[in-house]
Amino acid sequence: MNKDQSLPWDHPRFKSWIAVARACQLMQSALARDLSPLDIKPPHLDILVNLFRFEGISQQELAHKLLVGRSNVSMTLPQLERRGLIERRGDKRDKRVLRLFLTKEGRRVTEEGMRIQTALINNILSATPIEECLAIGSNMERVVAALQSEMGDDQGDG
Amino acid sequence: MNKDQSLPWDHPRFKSWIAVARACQLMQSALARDLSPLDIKPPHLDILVNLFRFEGISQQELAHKLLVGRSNVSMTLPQLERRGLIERRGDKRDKRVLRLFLTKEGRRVTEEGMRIQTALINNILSATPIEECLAIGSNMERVVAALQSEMGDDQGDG
DNA sequence: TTCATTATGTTCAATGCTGAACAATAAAGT
DNA sequence: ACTTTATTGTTCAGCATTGAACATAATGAA
Repeated sequence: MNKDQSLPWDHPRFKSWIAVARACQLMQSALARDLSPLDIKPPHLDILVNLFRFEGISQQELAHKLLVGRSNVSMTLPQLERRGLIERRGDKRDKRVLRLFLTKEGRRVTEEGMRIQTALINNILSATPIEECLAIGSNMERVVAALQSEMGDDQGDG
Repeated sequence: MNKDQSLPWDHPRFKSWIAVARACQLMQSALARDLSPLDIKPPHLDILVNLFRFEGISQQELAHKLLVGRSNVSMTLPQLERRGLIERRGDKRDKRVLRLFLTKEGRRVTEEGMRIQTALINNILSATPIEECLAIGSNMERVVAALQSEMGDDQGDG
């Protein structure tokens, strides 16, 4: 007789979540592999995609969207800038903030990277029907919201 | 007119997967926070739980289960060993392998850590019905299998 | 104005993870 | 037996991420 009656890995939510975490881990590795021809890594693509969607975003806002610290963004961006993929322009109204833009080359790399990522996701999730994907997505969005409100949304930091 | 017709973030599988990734990221942070009273981090708990389930496992096998490199395990274990949570005993048959065991204290910390993690997961996923969790879990297990077979399962490494 | 508080971005030490090179041991081929 | 190949764990340099301390700029209060 177990004193706990049921061990965590027999618990449905626990077990499912472990699978989610492992899937993410592996997906990240696979993406890194598929992205290597572009000579960028998943975190770089994450940044580029957000600049693509939200042109002129600030570093702060970017860090918030990526769920990483400002220092992370602050140290990663110069790499992309040196490679000519992004530009940082100071905001005229507020001299503290730097607004971020993709260069032409950056846009090209971003589009190619998104193509690669989409292909990978489609491939790996091909056995999961669209409706199920949508259900998973909306559940995960709820999870994100729950975690953000639970952790003090104010700080965006990981 | 977009030349792509649909941008990735309007693509259902893409969008859903991004939510999955963000949820994992946040869950990891939340777990780290909840685990801090025990003075261990999520990767440590991951190790401890696997030793709990698979007593006498080798470092190689542990790395494979965790989807991390052998060097990672090799550098993390001594920390847990110094804290008296685990023991490493050389295998008599094969002098290369070290077999891993929880100490009494390690078992206590593991049980408490699992309680904390289960509570967090239950809390965050409380709005997601069990059947949906199970569906997500089985889909994610399929994803893990697909990625492992796609990447050459032989190396287990991240 | 002047002083305190807040917000943005940067720097740095510490930590974690990886991949490659390595030493020791085992297994397989000759 | 001897040699080669494979496996296990370790070490190390490189890179990513964090959190704290910091400098600069904006905001608000006195």
